Amino acid sequence: MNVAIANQDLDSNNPSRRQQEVLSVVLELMVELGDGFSMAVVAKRAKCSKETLYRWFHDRDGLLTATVQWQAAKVVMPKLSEDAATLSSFKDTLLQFAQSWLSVLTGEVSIALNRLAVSHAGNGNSNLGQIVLKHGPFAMRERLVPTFKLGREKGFLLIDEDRAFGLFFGLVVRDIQIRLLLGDELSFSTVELKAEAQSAVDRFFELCWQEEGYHG
Amino acid sequence: MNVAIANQDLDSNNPSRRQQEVLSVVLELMVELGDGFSMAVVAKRAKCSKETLYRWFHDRDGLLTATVQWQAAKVVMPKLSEDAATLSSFKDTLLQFAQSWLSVLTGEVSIALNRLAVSHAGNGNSNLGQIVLKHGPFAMRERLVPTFKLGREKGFLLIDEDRAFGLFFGLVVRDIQIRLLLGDELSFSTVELKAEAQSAVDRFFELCWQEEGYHG
DNA sequence: CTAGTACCGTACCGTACGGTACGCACACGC
DNA sequence: GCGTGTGCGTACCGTACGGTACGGTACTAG
Repeated sequence: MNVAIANQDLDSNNPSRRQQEVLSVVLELMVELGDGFSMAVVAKRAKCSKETLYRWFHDRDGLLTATVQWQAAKVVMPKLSEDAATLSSFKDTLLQFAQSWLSVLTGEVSIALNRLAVSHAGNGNSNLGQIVLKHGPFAMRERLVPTFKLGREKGFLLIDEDRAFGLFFGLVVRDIQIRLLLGDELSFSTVELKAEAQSAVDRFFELCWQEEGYHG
Repeated sequence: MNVAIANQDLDSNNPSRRQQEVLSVVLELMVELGDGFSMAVVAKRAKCSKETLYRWFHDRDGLLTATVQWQAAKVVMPKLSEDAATLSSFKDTLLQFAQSWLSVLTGEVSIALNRLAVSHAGNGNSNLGQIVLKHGPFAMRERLVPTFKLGREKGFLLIDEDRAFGLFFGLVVRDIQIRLLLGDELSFSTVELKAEAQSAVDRFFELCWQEEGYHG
């Protein structure tokens, strides 16, 4: 009604309300059927026409890409305290991180998205793999590295940031993600999840952190 | 020519010479194209007829399953020394393990297989996921647990075997596998790979191993 | 009012692919 | 020789699905 509804046919990163409804339907279908759904069932379940789908998203791959991007953008990374300069604040920050990470990873949406991305990375005819990579592990790294850097400057952290990230990732994720992706039934209560995170963080600190910075 | 060539149409786990040729072609195609190849191109490249494929493997899923099983069975796990009762022999055993594991994981065949298994685990219409799970992480666990058990009985290992496995897995694999599956370009020289394995093992021992068993 | 637009529903088209059928060649046992 | 069986090559069938076209409806602008 106002200035401009300006309905873009495909303004890649600004899906309209209606378009988001479609995307969430696609997400549902991904969770249910993996890659095995047709444009027709998307249209039917989203109560729109195939023609609209093609106008908005150009082709099937465009629809999948839009869905993955939209969802990936929704994942909120925990905010890390800027002043994390004491041992306990570092621990707290990393614990928050580990917890939220685990809870995302074990969610069915994440599993579905990663499966899709992995299989498309194999077919080569799509860059879903790159997108998930960017919004998953790489985004994680980008968020964590500053914390590690700070820790290193303060003399707490004993190894370089990159290695620290790899180590942290391994300690937190272990074989959980690959097992879930391969279809292992595996579920965590909130409590177990927190315990997992806690244990990972403890081990991380045990391995490469010293209580006192080496120059105060 | 002798007792019985006994050509089984589909003796699931005993592919004939010729059948293995077909399976290796399928493996090639998986590496090249992921899941995106047709029965026709398999037949063409293997120089056999589609009809033969269907007689031998019943349907496409049967062909894929046979291929995955055949390949999975070929993966040789490192033998662990039965008498690994000293610190250095434990270290050595685990190092062998870590190295061979990493080299398998980073191989293109393993990547292709895991991608396929992951995507089929999402579609639900196949148990490739279970097969890979069984021959991958689970087989690994089965091979390692006895070693850990021994270590615990001797008083070296401080945590239970299951946790030890998860920890070891995380330390060795980190984010390497998921990144490869998602299509990240990533390669290791033999030297780097050994260094990775060494560092993982060192950390593992640092975390949950004590030099002297607590009862000799 | 008319023109334009966005959308739904559905019919339609082309093609790729899973699976089958048929013809032919070669090998074996009798 | 002849039947039988195995396998190659290819033609064929049915269908599912990606993508397009078109008619109809509602809403907006002028």
